[in-house]
Amino acid sequence: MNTLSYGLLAFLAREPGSGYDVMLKIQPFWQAKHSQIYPLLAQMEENELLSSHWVKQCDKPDKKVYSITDSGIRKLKEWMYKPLPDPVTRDELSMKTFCMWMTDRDNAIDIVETRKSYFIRRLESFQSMQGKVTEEHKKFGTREFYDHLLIQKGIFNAAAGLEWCNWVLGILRECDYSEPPALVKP
Amino acid sequence: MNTLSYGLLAFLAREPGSGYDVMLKIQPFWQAKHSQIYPLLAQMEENELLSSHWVKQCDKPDKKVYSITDSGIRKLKEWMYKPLPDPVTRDELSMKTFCMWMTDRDNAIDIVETRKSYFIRRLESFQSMQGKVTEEHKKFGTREFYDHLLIQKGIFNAAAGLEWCNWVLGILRECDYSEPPALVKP
DNA sequence: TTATGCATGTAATTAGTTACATGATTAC
DNA sequence: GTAATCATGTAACTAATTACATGCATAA
Repeated sequence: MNTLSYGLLAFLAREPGSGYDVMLKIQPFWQAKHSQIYPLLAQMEENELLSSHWVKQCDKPDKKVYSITDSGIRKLKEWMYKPLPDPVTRDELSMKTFCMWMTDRDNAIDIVETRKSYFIRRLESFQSMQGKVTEEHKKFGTREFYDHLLIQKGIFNAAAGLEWCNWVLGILRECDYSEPPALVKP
Repeated sequence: MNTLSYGLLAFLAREPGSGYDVMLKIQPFWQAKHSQIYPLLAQMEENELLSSHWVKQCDKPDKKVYSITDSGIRKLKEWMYKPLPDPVTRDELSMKTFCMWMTDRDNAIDIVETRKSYFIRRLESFQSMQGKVTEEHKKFGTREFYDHLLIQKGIFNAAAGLEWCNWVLGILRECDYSEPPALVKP
């Protein structure tokens, strides 16, 4: 059981769904491809944390709907008491920022603009999710209240990222650009 | 050549250093263990992007100091024009936040406090890095200017994370706690 | 004396991505 | 007709973590 498995369980603890369903729901918060998700669901079914049945759909392919079992719920609750690991972020932009002295200004701007549009997309998507949380559920106590917290986490992060991009773009654009310093081999 | 390899090259393009040195420098921005770094450096040396020599030290073990080659610099410059992938963040806290409705309030607070202290540690560490950047280097044009941008990226992110933690803790502590809703199996 | 920091590596395992494979339906 | 969405899976590969392995110096 890795963190992704617990994540999938967490979404299925709210409501049953297919592999495809949970994939779409989890992706804004944890990047994972279907090829990783399907085997994990099958494995959790084998371990009786999940059960499944096929549901026929008209005009769409049939789907295999998973539901969490009592054993799955127990497992999730136990997990909630296990120590929280530090988050892992791998952002090529950090590495490229560190290298910007060796490229031209237009390219530097391009790079940051690319990231900026990513953050705008994210912000919009989180804000639209937030719009679907009713005022009733923004009060403490319900399950959906925690959706609100989680979405807000995404918003805080995307907003900070966007702010940084704008700050950097301001600097890159305002300043007279002097050619990057000639490389002196160390 | 994966992103970590380029990241290592990027640090060695600034100044030569041992595997251990670059590991320490890169870790605040890209989590990687020495067991991943050493083989990548060896591989890049084989591909002549790096060269190395052993340096004797008194009271410390000898170290293998890597320097970037012209070919390595060319490779880095080329990389700067390749498309920027989206960042990848895997944060167990997101999954646990989504599950908070099924645990007790004290545990929920514990979880968020754990993360809060992580962000405080990060903020302090980035701020101390920022303190080492001279005012001269906070102006556009030098290599060290981009250190300043990168550190600021860390600060923006840690600050946003910290803000979120405080916001959540405020809610968890202020509110009368009603037991999490009894689980109705879906 | 026991832990921590410095220093370098390899081996085994797990996690994650890309590619392969199939097939229906719908919108342009 | 051709791209996109829905839907599920496996195979091959790459990336990353954990564990194994060594050894010296210093500080508590």
